[in-house]
Amino acid sequence: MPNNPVQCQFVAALDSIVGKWKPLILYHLLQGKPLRFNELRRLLPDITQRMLTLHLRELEEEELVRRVIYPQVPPKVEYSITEYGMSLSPVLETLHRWGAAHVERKRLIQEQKEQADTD
Amino acid sequence: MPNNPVQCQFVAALDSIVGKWKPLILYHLLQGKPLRFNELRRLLPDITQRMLTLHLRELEEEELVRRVIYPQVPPKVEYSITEYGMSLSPVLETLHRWGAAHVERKRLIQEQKEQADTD
DNA sequence: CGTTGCAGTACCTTTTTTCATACTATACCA
DNA sequence: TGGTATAGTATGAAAAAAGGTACTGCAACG
Repeated sequence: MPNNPVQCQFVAALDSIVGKWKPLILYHLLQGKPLRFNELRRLLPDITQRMLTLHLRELEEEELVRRVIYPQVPPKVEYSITEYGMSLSPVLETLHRWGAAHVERKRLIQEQKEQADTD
Repeated sequence: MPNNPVQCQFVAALDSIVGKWKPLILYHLLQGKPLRFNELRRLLPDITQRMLTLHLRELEEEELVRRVIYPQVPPKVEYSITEYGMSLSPVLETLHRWGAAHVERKRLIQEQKEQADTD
């Protein structure tokens, strides 16, 4: 951890969120309903099992996500957001909203460029 | 860019913010004052010249940061936040705030652990 | 009796990101 | 005349993140 306090705070926040898939995992779990491993996998069609496992373990370690194993066969494991994890909700939401606007802006610029090309 | 719209929005947002140093660069520029290359370097003591250059170029490409060259010798180049860059302010702020709370929480947990150890 | 679903692990490769060091040209200062 | 400051670039190495494939054991389904 860096000792620069400002940097420190960004790093702490980003460490929890970043990883190619973490925001998405959290987003889905923040919908409230606990999800099984393969349910998450279906929601994130392009993730590999390995990556999903790794990210979930990291989120669990930070107590953002809870993992409950039902001792039955075939296995059942449920993941859900913790109370602490919910505190990330505003961050994710702000990020999500800005992302949407950013995408829209890029689309508009692209459109303008194409318009100029046909002239 | 992924075609999953939800993922798309996170990726778009995170791409702009992430990179070990980008949030910090944006944070400093969001203070309002234009900063010269070496001023930024002093504010981010551990960054290498190369990384600072690369990140600034990326931010410039996304029109989040403006780069103005004064044709004089020795060179003078000033970086400042663009109007569009300012739209990132709420994102950075939310992130920063959560980061601070996260750091504090970790500190508390660490303290409790140490307390338990001395018992 | 073969297939599918469950929740992973093991092992190895590739890609991406970051780091370290050396180098440029010019002007100002002592 | 040597050192410092300016804003970088070039090159190669290292570290971190992500991906790919194969494999497990058991049960239910057809």
